[in-house]
Amino acid sequence: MQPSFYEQVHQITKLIPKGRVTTYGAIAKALGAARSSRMVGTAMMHAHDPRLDVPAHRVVNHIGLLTGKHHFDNPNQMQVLLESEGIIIINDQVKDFKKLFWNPLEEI
DNA sequence: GTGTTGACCCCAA
DNA sequence: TTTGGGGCCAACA
Repeated sequence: MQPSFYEQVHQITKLIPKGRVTTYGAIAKALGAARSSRMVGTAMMHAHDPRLDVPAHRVVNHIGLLTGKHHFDNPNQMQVLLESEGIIIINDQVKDFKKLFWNPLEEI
């Protein structure tokens, strides 16, 4: 069976370690589609299904901003989930983003 | 088969 | 330094 682009994105996202974050662009690059970063975000919206077990809250845009928080049931949920994993959020932005950044290319 | 949309990214003024 | 505009490609109607 040929996994759709969305499925591949979900696979990568599930590999994100707890307490770490990554970017849409990095995931796109890991899939070999560096210019399809927008699709990665759209795939996250499909990941809303809990059965997929996709930690969409660990994925932020390229500056560590929680751009997708409005797509959660409660916008605060994304921040709360991240903070529960030890990640500090300031102004909808990940603190020490560069340190917490997880590069899929190095793990795969 | 065509057109629109989007949880983005990059570059120029 | 901050702001604005264009490009990109896959999925959906």
